[in-house]
Amino acid sequence: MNYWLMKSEPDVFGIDDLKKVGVEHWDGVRNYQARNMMRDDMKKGDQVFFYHSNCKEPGIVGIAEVVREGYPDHTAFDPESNYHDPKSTPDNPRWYMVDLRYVRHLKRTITLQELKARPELEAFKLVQRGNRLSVMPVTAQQWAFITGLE
DNA sequence: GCCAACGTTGGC
DNA sequence: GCCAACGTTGGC
Repeated sequence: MNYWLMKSEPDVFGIDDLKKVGVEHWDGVRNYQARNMMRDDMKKGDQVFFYHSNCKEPGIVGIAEVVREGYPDHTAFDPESNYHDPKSTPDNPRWYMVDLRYVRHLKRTITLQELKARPELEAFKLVQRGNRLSVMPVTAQQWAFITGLE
């Protein structure tokens, strides 16, 4: 089993929204590296840290689980969608997404500030300079360490 | 709201 | 294939 971290803006779709709906497709990712991970590497049962970005207290707020592996992101086909990409077609889809199921909230938010301060997490992609990826891998060690901070 | 970092686009 | 211009991300 693999571990991941996915970013979302709580004003748009936060952990409480995921809890409410239970399962949601992770649409709108328009970055090739993130796309490749969702299309090729994320497997059913993989565990995902849910991260709140672009907000007052950025940090990890909960855990989700992959329930459906990579499939075409249909919002790219929809001219009405903010995520519309005319270069992506049903015959030749450019963008992919996965489905996530809500697992639980963390007992507290583990803030970016705190993660950055931990020498054990120096190699963690999230805390490295200029990282803008919205989907990134987490090692088993990092997962265990971070959940241990809860 | 600022701005550093970085991905993408497109002219050449 | 280079690289300047531009757009976006996201912490602060």
